[in-house]
Amino acid sequence: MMNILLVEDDLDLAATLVQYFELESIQCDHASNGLAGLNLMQNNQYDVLLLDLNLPKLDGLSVCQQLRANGNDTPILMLTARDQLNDKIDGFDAGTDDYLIKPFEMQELLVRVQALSRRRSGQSRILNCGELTMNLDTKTVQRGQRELKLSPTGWKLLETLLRAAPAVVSRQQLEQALWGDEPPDSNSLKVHLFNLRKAIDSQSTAPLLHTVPGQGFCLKETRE
Amino acid sequence: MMNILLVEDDLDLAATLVQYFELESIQCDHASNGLAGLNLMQNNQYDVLLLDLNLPKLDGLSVCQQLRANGNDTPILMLTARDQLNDKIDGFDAGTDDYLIKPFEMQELLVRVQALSRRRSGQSRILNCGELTMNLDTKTVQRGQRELKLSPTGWKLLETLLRAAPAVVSRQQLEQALWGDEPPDSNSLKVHLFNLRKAIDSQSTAPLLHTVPGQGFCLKETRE
DNA sequence: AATGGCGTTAACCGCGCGTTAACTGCCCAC
DNA sequence: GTGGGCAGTTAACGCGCGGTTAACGCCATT
Repeated sequence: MMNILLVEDDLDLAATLVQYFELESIQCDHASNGLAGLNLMQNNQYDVLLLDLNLPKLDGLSVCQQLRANGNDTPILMLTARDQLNDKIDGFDAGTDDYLIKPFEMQELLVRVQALSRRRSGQSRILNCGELTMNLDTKTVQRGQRELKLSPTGWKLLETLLRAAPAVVSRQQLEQALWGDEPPDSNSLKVHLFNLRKAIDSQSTAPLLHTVPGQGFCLKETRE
Repeated sequence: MMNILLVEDDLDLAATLVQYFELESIQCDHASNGLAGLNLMQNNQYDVLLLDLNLPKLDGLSVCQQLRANGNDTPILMLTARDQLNDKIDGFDAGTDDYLIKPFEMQELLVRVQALSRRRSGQSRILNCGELTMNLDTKTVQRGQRELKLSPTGWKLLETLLRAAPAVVSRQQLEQALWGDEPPDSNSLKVHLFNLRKAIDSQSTAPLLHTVPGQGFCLKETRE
C-alpha cells in the first residue's frame, strides 16, 4: 500500500486528488501549507511527496531544500501553475525529482507518482553502517545481534547520521534535523549524542560514532 | 564526469544532443537503433539512458522492458514525438523514470538528466593536488595511502590552498579565509603553516606546500 | 496522586587546539 | 663584517570545545 503526502493550498484540488488516490488505493495525507508539510515529512515516512510550488508560510522550493539538507531523500514531484522553464530548473537544483504543470491529467500524475515510488522501493528500507542496521519499517536498530533501545530523538539522530554515512554531519545539520529552526539553547545535542554513543558503542570494542573536531560527527567503520 | 547513452534514430537530432552534452561535459554515447542500444547498455555502465520511443529494429518500450527484465535499473528518460497520455502510461509501466515530449528545450532535458543521475549516485566532493586528496564529505585527507590528521584550522588552511592550487595564495588571503576580518596579532599563521607542513610533507620526499617569498604560499607538484 | 520515561539545562572537567612570544637560521644591504 | 628583515621552529600558556554527570520538569500512563 503506497503512502504519499500532498502539500497543496487549494483545498478543492486537494480533496479531489486525495479522493482520486484513494480509488487507486493510495493512502494520501494532506497539508495545506509548507510548514505543516515539513512537519509531517519529518515525523512520518512517505513514498512520494507531492509539493505545490506556491504555498503559504513556506514555499515549495524551500520545503524541498530543507528536506534535502536534512538528508531526506524521499522522491519529490513538484506541482505548479507556472510553466516557466526557470522554475523547473530551480526545482531540480533544490532536489526535485519530477515536475508537473497545472492543469494536468489525473492519470498522468498517477503514473508519475508510481514511477517515483517504484524507483524508490527498489531501495531497501534498511539503513546500515558496519554491523549497525536500522530497519525503517519495523523501527528497530541492531548492533550485530544485539537489539538497541533508542529514545525518539536518539532514533532521529541515528537516522540522519546513517543517511549521511560515512560523510560527516555538522552540529548545525544535526540540530536542524532534530528541531528545525528553533534549536534549544544549551548543550542538548551533546547529551543526546552522549546517550546515542552509550547505546551504540558502549558494549563494543570498536566505536562507530566518531567526532571530527571542529567539523561534526560521522558513523564509520574503522578497520585496520 | 557523467556518462550517458542516447538511443535515437534521427541522426541530426542525435548529433545536436551529443554536442550539447559535451558542452556540459557530459560524455554521451550514441546508438541509432534499439538493438544496438541494448547491446551498449549490457556492455557498459551508464548514469542515464535517453531512449527514443520509435526506433528501428527494436522500439523503445521493448528496450526498456528487456533492460528491466535483466535487472538493469539505470534511470531511463523516454523521448517521443507523440504526446498521447497512453504512450506515457505504457512507458512508465515498462519501467521508465521520466518522459519528455519532442520538441523539447535542451535546457529542460539537461536538468532532467541531472536529476535522474543525481538520485542515482551521490557523487562525493573531492579536492586534490598530486597525491594529496581531500574528501569534503567524510572530512578526510590522504597523502597517497596515508591518512592525515589535521586540526580544524589546519583543515581550513589546506582547503583554501587546495581550492586555489596551483595558484599562489597571499598571507592576507589566508588570514581572511581563517579569521575573516579580525586576524590575530602575531605570527599565528606561520605556526599553522608550519604544522600543516609537518602533517603533509614531513614523511615524504617531495614537498607539496611551497612558499613563494614575498608572495605567499601554494600547493604544487614539483616534477623534474 | 504516583511513577517512569524522556528532553532540557546547568555545572564540571580534562585535554586539544590556537595563540603568543622568543629564538634560530638565512639572505641581502651597507 | 655587521645589522636588519624575513621565514621557520619550538615551547608555554590558557581558553574553549567536547564529554560526562546529575538534577529538574514535562507528559503520559496507571
